[in-house]
Amino acid sequence: MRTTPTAASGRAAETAARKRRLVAAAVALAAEGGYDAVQMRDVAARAEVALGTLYRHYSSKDQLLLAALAQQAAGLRERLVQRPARGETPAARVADVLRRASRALEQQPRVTQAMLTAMSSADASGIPVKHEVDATMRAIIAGAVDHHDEGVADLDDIVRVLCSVWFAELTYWSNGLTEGSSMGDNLARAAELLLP
Amino acid sequence: MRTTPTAASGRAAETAARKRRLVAAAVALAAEGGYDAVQMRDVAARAEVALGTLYRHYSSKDQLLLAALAQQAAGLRERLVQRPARGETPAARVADVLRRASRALEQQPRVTQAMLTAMSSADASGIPVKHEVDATMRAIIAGAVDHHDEGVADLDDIVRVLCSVWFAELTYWSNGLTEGSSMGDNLARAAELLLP
DNA sequence: TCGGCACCTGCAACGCGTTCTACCCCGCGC
DNA sequence: GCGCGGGGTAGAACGCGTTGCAGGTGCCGA
Repeated sequence: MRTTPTAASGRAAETAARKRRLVAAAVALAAEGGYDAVQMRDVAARAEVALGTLYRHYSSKDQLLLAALAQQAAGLRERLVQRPARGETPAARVADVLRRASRALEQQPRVTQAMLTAMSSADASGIPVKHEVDATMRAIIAGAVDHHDEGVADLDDIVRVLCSVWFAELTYWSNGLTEGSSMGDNLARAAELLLP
Repeated sequence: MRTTPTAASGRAAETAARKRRLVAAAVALAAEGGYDAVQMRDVAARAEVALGTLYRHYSSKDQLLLAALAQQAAGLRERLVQRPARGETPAARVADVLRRASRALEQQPRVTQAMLTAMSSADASGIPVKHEVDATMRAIIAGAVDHHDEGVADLDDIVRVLCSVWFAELTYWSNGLTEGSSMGDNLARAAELLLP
């Protein structure tokens, strides 16, 4: 090899760095003012990139935020792999995981709101990333339910329902229909109902 | 009384008629091309009303579509009151109701998509209407579950979960994450899981 | 060594939601 | 009878997502 594979030189590395800066800029702006504060011109400026370049890598604002969401979801999943859910029963473990996730998301309400807006956007070009995010969320839940390979009955259906409830609860919360931190409790109760 | 209460004369009646025309125009445009096709200038033109008047009555596009959604939801509920769900068990009745509702919504995919987009918008001024829609959806489900006043345990929590699943399933479907008519089946399976 | 092409930049332009301005009209209270 | 205020109208203007265009610059194969 002429250069180390992860070297900072080379064209590809530079564009990869640009993409990273773009997502980081989007998250930073979202943290300040939510979806509306993520303005494409500002994102480009903060990442020190031309507007056209931003659109070359992310074909829309929603795609940009979906990339951030996918990254965030993957990070959450990784953290949960390293510190698995505690609890004897599947219901308790799911409740634990969802409570932790909700707490993390509640810390950054504006970022969460921006990403959820992108997730519920009708933009057809975002479908693949949305599927990816959906798969990650399901994997997180499934990992908590069936942590010890106990062979829970109807696993897929239960995970689907829990994922739906999680998504709906997040949407309600980030749109101001739900107050404070009832998300975690509601999710825990749903888990108890589904996993007796 | 000088005129019949529902007479078409009088200032108030005219503005009420204008509001009705506006919502009708929004639905008509939504039927043709979904959320994007509902353009405020076009809505105003089709309702034969000035743009400023549209904004006097509905402070944003999302508010307009939420008004349409609230109306639609109320209509659905009324129809379900007149033709109640069939079925011996709560699960069967809920499945019946949700299947019927899903079929109705699937007939008008573009209208549904437009309304759902409005429902998941972050527009804070829409919160009251969103709560109203949420209440209607819950009432529909609760009516099906506890139709014979059987006193189902955890009724509120179960209804909350079913409503979340319904919302999430609709969002997934109208954003193209879900194919065809799996909505009704998924909802029925959720009902079976929650109401054994 | 020299095109070529892939990627960037800066910037103008367009569409649509939303707001603002200026004006009109009509029913109600004085 | 008259002024006034709540709606209504027409239309310009603004902001932001998105697109298009006219160059620049550096690696890569001929």
